[in-house]
Amino acid sequence: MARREDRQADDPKQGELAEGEKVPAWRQRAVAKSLNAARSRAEKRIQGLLDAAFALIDERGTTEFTIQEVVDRSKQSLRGFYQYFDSKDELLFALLEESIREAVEDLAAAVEAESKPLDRLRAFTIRLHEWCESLGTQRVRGSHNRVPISEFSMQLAIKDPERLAAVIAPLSRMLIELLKAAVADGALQVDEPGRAALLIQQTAMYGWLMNRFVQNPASRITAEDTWEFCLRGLGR
Amino acid sequence: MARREDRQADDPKQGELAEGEKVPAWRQRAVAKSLNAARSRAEKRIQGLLDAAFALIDERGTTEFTIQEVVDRSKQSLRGFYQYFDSKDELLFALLEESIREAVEDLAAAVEAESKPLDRLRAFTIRLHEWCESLGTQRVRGSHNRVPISEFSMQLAIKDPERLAAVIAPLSRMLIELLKAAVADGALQVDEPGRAALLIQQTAMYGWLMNRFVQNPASRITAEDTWEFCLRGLGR
DNA sequence: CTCAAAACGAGAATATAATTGCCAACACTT
DNA sequence: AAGTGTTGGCAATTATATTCTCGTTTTGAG
Repeated sequence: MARREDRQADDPKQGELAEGEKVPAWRQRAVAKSLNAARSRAEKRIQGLLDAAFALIDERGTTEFTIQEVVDRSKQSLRGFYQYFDSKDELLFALLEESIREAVEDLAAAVEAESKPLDRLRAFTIRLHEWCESLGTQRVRGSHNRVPISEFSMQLAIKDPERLAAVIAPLSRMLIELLKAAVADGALQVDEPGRAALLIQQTAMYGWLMNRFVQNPASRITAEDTWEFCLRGLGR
Repeated sequence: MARREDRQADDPKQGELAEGEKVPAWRQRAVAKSLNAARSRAEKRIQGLLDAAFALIDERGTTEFTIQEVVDRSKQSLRGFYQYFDSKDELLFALLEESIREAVEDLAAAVEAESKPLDRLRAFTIRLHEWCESLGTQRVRGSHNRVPISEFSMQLAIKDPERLAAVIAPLSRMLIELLKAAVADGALQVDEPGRAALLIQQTAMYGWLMNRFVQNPASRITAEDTWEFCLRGLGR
């Protein structure tokens, strides 16, 4: 069982990543003094575990692998695994963080391609929908199969909403900024950007779940549908 | 593990319930000949199991009870439990069906209270949102805590979407009818009622999940927000 | 270069639940 | 009242996650 309290305390990496690439140089140097080598070694092993897990997820299309399989594939040991991760869920959580990071980059790129605030918001929404939707079918580039990860995030939404909120925060922030910009531009009128952002997120991110229910492809919700629905829904 | 193929074959009750209360009288009589007593006995036990499970869910606020606890509470045996349910998931599925049945009745009542097509649609949407939202907090009447059940349905959406779609079907059908009526009335214009229904369902049913993410109550999505968002979103 | 401490690998040991198997006692039908 | 199917009690099995033990190896200080 992973205790919530342990988390930030004993894992510097987590904090560092959550804040972005920038780590105060002084701290870096200080810690580096005796930990540099040890850390890079540990980092390599952790990466090995993550890669193995991603590989298993990719080929199986599910998160139902065993820890044993992960350590076998990465040529490590159970002992070692539990040295780095408190539990299997912590591993999945790490994979989720990685995926979100990728998503944010991707979304940022899509947004930068546009200049008008409303177009930027539109680009974000559509890309977000596609990102979640990209059902294992036509996986993009070298990126990983995100469906099992999305499913895990779903379970996390149920079991530990605060934590999920924390990982998707960067994404939510980006969305809120885009909204505010669109409002400032006069292209949109919303009173509570926070609430509007929730509605957009919900519509774009959970559409894929609903789409699973329908047999008739004509009734599926496309990224375009999503955007139009949101745009009109937010009121002119 | 519950095989999908087993389902309809060996469980007459399931089929009967899925079709509604009406069972051809002749068949009833024919089967009754030798099964009546046995069935009512079995039904009593099954009900006992369901009640025990509901009770456990109500007091714990989660579906994380063990089968052992269910049988202890209903004064039955593991052996007996597995005579009626192929697995724990089958039990949860039964509870979900019960809840949906309740929901449909409730929604139907709310809808009947209105006469204008658009008002009926509105009543449905808002009631649906409230039904899902009614987070364990202020549980309605004698009804059960639906949050853990909603969570289970979520997992089902991931693991077995067709099956979830099947239980929700009555609800979806009702919504589509209301939509068509509103369109016929000229109060609304949508090309694909199926898709529109999906969007409404999604917005109303998953809002509660999103609301869990937000700390600031002012940003929470209310039933009213949901309705307005949907109404405008569907265009006009 | 050498040693104590820390990290590691292999694999056994635990723990928790779900699911089954087994057998004697019971209940209801005929 | 015998026969057949149902039950209770409970041990056995299975599947995994998680922890523990014990030698081995690696690392970093001196």
